[in-house]
Amino acid sequence: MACKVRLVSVCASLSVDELELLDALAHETVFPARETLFTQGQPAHSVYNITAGVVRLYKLLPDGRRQIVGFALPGDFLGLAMRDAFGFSADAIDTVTACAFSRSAYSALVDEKPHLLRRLHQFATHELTLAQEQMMLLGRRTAEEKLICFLLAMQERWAKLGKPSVTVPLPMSRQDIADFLGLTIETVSRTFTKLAKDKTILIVPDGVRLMNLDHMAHVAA
Amino acid sequence: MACKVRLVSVCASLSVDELELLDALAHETVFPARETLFTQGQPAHSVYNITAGVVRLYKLLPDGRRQIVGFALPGDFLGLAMRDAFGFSADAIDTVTACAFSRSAYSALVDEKPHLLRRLHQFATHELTLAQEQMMLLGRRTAEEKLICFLLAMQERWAKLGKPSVTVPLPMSRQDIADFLGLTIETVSRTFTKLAKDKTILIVPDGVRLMNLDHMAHVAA
DNA sequence: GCCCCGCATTGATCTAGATCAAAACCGCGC
DNA sequence: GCGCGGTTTTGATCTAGATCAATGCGGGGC
Repeated sequence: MACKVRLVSVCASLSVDELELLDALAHETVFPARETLFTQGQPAHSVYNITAGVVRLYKLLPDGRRQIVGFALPGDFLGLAMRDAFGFSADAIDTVTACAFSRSAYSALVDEKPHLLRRLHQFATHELTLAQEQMMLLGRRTAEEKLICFLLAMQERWAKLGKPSVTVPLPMSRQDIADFLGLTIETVSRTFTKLAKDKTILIVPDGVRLMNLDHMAHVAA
Repeated sequence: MACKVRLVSVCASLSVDELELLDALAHETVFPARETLFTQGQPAHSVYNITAGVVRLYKLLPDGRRQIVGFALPGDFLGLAMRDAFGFSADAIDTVTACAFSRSAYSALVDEKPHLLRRLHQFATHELTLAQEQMMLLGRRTAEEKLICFLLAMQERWAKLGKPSVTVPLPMSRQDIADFLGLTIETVSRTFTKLAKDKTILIVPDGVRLMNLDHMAHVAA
């Protein structure tokens, strides 16, 4: 299996023979842009490890209001909760490839390999920490702070994946960013233009270049 | 150990002899109202299992803005992340008793008992699911919806602890509720009065009686 | 009982961000 | 190149909830 994210992902805790077991369970799947990986409430037959592309994870209210609870990047694992149904929907923003595992086989393997469970638990608590950060952001920060924190967080995530750069790729739409930050698309757009006028950022195709990291880090506090 | 929450808490997965091991590690601590259990960033020497009382868990911004990331009730476990430092601060709202465990001893026990880790992981993913619900609430719901969701969630949590009732105890202040819901104290107060005028709720000392569950459930959707 | 003092409520006003409504942009197929 | 559909930006206006400012209230100490 030519898994590019092995070192940063759940699999990093496994030995060679354990990886072979995992290989037997995995089957790589490609999702074209805009395709749904799974829907909230749907029985979770599979769990996924993203290997390329970006996925949006979101919840919907009956009237259509949407909250994006996260963006999954390569190395991220979907299905941590190990419950019978997915707690959110997921769809591909660009072309996504993922390792899919049948949940029953996967959870049997987890039962036998405590250090795989340990790794999973580390992932879960890391996610929980991020979720609490996001609560602070959603509940108490201004629009400008929200956007700055988002850009810095995306930069850091790409950096951890071996793409450290002051130019941050943003494959998701403005609407996606709005739904992640609890804002409207218009406010996101205006805030981008304001930051660009400030020379804090430079807007480039499908992304942004961070021009004043000091100021941004200061605002993010 | 006279632990009243054993059946609902992490310990529920343990056998009698394992509980004895745990007993040896635990020491029960009482925190009077308003006292701090621990502070964000502080090295996490201990982990805690709440056995009585209510704890507020919060993050602060340098300028004093506060976001409450959760209220811990009896049975709740603080220190899931198992990282070196706490990610949030915690203080007692009323008189709180907790089982404290030294983190090193506790994590050694966890290493030896996979089903304890399993239980911990279940708790963590449950917390994560709640955190994602809270993101939806903070990012996309109106003040009235926020308050109704909060009251229903509190009712359900007390019910799971064996106190099912249409009268929901609210030991925390209005300011605490505001900082949990991403509102100001004035908005919380006004929303309470509006719901009371509606006859959706009845405000009682240190709590609220839910008078129209159907309507509330419908709003929470 | 009465006086505090900290919290909660109520009222008046303000504003960040939402909403409504055009333009401008940007591939992409023909 | 041109037209077209979707996205983004910009502009004008509105409003939910914030802020500012009293006033009310309830429980503990004396």
